Amino acid sequence: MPRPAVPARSNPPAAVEEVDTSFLETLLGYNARRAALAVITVFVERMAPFQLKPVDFSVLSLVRHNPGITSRQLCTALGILPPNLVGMVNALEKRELVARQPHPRDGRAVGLHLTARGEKLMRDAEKTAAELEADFAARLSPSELRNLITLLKKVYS
Amino acid sequence: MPRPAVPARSNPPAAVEEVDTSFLETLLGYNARRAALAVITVFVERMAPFQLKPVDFSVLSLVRHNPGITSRQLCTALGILPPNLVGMVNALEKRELVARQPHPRDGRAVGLHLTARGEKLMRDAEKTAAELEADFAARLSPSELRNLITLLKKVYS
DNA sequence: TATTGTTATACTCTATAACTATA
DNA sequence: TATAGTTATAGAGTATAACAATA
Repeated sequence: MPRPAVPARSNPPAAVEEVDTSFLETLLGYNARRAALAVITVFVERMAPFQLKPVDFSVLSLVRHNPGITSRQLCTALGILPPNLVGMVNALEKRELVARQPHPRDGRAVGLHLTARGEKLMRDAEKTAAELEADFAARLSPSELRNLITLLKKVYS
Repeated sequence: MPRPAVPARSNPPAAVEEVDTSFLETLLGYNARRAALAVITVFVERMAPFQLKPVDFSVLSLVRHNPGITSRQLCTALGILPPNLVGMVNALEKRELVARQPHPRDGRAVGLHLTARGEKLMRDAEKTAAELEADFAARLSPSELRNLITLLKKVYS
């Protein structure tokens, strides 16, 4: 039988002066999400001149370092679902940053390659990404940054 | 003048055997996002019995440790926009986990409190969250986990 | 005049089912 | 029969503008 929705400690209708987040701050997920959000926010700002969102950057970077990569391989590597990648690649193709070429051995698949324009853009964009790392290293100290990345990899692999 | 969308290195239409993600793995944002995703995925599974999504958990946990907290304070602490919090709190109120009470000093504001049912649920849910931490400590070693959380806090604060 | 809570609404992101062409 | 790419579409998450009540 449903009980009435009455506060557990109903007597003092107190006000909260400063919010206590100490319990949440003990949780790895909470801290990882907030850190990811902080970094990605800066990333978005720095990539705006290139008109690249984080996903676009990841896609183009993988294409750059894996010329001929297929959509399926991109989806697996980045955790994107195939239907959601189609529109991204179409947009990047319309901007003449990537080009689709027939796969040498599999007639169903399509290999993705950077165009000269895409190569030029990504050379600058990856340089910008590397500079962002350097800036966070200032917040952290180079060895702490290396340590952090090592630990993060242990978490997700 | 627009150049034709021709691959930069067009000669060998090569296939990619194994995807090289080494550049992305040097980036803090990429690693932080993947780690957050990994932890949150497990979190979602473990919280399913309580029918709590990560946001619901965060909201209820802050209400638990800050009885009388206002919507505005929740939004600021969790980075949620006010219009998007309304529906969550309504749903939690309908489940009789939280109750709204008039704010003692500000007639515009509403203080949020856990009901007895909400208190009981969150006692178990926070215990489950703490166990999840312990499981990840197994992946990492307790001192590495503490170190990781410390470094993550440095990143976002 | 500014702020809290709210509604309405739009835009993005993510997820599922189903089709086609090749294997 | 299974897989790569695609389409259509639905749902969740996130964003802005505007309003009523109160400060």
